[in-house]
Amino acid sequence: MKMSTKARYGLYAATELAKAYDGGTTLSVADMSASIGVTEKYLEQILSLLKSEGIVSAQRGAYGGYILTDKPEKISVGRVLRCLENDLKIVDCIGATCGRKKCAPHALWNKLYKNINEFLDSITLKELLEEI
Amino acid sequence: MKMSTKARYGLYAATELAKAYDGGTTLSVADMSASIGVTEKYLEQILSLLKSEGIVSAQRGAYGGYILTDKPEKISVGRVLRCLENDLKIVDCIGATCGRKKCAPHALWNKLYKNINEFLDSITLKELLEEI
DNA sequence: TTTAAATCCTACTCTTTTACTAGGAATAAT
DNA sequence: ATTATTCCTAGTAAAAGAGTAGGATTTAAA
Repeated sequence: MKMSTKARYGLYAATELAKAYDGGTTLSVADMSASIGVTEKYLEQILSLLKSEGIVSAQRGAYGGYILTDKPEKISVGRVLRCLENDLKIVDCIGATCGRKKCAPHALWNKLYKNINEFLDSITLKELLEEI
Repeated sequence: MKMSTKARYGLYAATELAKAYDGGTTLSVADMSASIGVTEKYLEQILSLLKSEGIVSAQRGAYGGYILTDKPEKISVGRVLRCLENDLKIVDCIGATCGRKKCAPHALWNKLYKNINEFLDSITLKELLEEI
């Protein structure tokens, strides 16, 4: 039950992009990787996931980089993490029916899942920057 | 960010023991493994963790087995899961200081950790049986 | 038009963790 | 004694996580 490095690095990158958003400047992978403490190659892959979810957009070529597609106060932490952490499903049977009938824990997993998502959706990247 | 089978099997076993608690009867590993869908040998290991945490006690030898050390309404789901899931730490730096200064996500992990624990501590084995 | 700086794409590999399997020792009721 | 049980420890196979690696494509600027 650990958050992956992908999710952690990705959220950190998102906060860096949130800082840069007001200036309207893009940040390259090289710009971010050092301060996050992750290789450029790995961070590339992570940002491509954020891009495919529409959280960031990319400008290719020289002087290019990444930028948030929306204001930091419009992007929730939950949205970022779900995209990087397999939808935050803590057990496989979330949202489905497990084979077992009368599975008390099953209802628990669904409630826990909902609880986690609601918490993470209640915090935006802007709020994250302002320290929780 | 997945709950391990150990935690899931263990919680299921705990609910079985909760059902049996009123009768004061012990349940053996063999009694439980079939309905949970796990091998006896694996379940043995899981129950030994619950025992070392004082959640269950064991009676060795013939006609022995396991029994909760306290009433189902006194044992929280959180206590069971923390014992099986490395204290439910979602990132390593929970409760400690990560190297980074000014790590906005760090505060988030701590809050998320607290949120999850409070939720799981608010539910007892008895309530779990009564369906959530 | 060349060059340099960047994203994009895909495949591979190493490491760690998870999820068991296995064998037998110790204990206790009958 | 025998049988049913927990207890203890070591080993192993599979899956997931965490990167590595190489190059193709795109774009701004010199």
